[in-house]
Amino acid sequence: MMNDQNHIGSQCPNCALVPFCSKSELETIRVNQRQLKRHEVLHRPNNQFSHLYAIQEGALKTHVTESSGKEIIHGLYLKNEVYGCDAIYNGRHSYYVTALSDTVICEIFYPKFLKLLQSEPNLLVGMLELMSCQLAGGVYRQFGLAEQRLCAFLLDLSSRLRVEQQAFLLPMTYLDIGHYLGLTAETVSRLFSRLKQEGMIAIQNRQIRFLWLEKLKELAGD
Amino acid sequence: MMNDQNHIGSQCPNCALVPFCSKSELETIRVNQRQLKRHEVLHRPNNQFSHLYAIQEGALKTHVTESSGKEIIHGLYLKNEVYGCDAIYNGRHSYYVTALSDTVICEIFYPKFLKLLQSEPNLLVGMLELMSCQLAGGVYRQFGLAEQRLCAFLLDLSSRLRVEQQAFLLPMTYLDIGHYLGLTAETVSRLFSRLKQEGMIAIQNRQIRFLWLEKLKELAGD
DNA sequence: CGGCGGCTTGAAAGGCATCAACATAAGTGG
DNA sequence: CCACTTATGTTGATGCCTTTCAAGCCGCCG
Repeated sequence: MMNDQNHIGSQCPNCALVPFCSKSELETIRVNQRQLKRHEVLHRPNNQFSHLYAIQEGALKTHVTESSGKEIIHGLYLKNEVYGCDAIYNGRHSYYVTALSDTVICEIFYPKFLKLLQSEPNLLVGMLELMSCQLAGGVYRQFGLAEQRLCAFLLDLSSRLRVEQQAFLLPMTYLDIGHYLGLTAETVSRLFSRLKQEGMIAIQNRQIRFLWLEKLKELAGD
Repeated sequence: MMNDQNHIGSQCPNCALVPFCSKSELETIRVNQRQLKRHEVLHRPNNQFSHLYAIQEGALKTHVTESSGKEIIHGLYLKNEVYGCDAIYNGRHSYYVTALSDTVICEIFYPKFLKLLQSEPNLLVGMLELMSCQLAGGVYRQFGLAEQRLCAFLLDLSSRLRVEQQAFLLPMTYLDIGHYLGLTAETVSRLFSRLKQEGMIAIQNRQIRFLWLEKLKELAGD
């Protein structure tokens, strides 16, 4: 339900859509703000697509489950990012969409958003850039050794979360990290232990800090 | 250079953009048709982004080279698909873009295309769907055993190439397939041998035929 | 306090990479 | 058109990395 006090730009100053929100009619179509609890499912495969979701707080994953029962995470959407673009093309969600932690999302009704795209060139450019960015990213996920993938993932995370002081809270469990990188939770744990032991990071209860950024980048393959 | 005889819709009837080409001004901004030889490089990292490319014939890959010297293929763009969307967001290409075989592309000057998007709602919808589709695909690439990834890749290929008679020509070498799936060429070769031996496919000189589609889908994990 | 999800660490097995040698196909220049 | 060269594909032996299975610990929350 609409919350009059929640003016866009004040609550979510870093949202990918905020440059357009405050200067356009986008604000008028933002009908709903929703809370999701950790592990709450926002969509299931074949659910009808109707909204884009700007993530104000928390994070979402898109995932499926293999026949073997193993979960595969296809996409990861962090605070200030927008989820939903992958469901535009066929009007349905292809994946489960689940909150990784307690999450606040801003629902954008797509049909109205699409109309707005046609009348606001700046918003259109922003939308295309947003999708383009999602297309371009994530090379690191499938290649190289496990350590390389994990280091690249950490650097990607810190960049996307606009981390300061080289420290931040991991937004997901080791199991989820594993499912995102194609590893097991055990391997992720072992890798973190190694990185810690070699003095490259400090980590405790998902609170992580980079101690040796150069080496980290080197391991990630630049 | 412009070829007057080459009316869109006659030469490339299945192009993702053809529904808009013939019915819009898109045709007017299609300034150039280009031939690329196998292995020819269309773009390098940091090249300025200026055009989208509709692939009329052949295929493109986007790739980078790790510090170890190993190539990583990030994207694969087949006949009738459109490459370039991943470079919109920062005005630069992030990857090498290379022709996998002799390729014919249709250059679309992006600034003009963007203007057209604003005036033609149908084209806009098409463009968003096109990018959405690219975002949603490719889950199979990073997970499961090598055999599973390869089977899923073959099914994806046959679907995207609109294959008939369950037979088609592989548009790339085993090495490229490996780089796309995170495997070595040797492993790809061994897997093909196994699939052949088990009567699931026939393959010779990259000419491939599905002999047991159900089993193939089963191995791919549905 | 107890229970459960998440993390840690060890031992063993297995899948894929690596290295090597060779076979076949494709491309080049005479 | 053939001889040569290079690129691509095949197959085997070995080793390493990651998975799997197992057991235990920790921290959070009811």
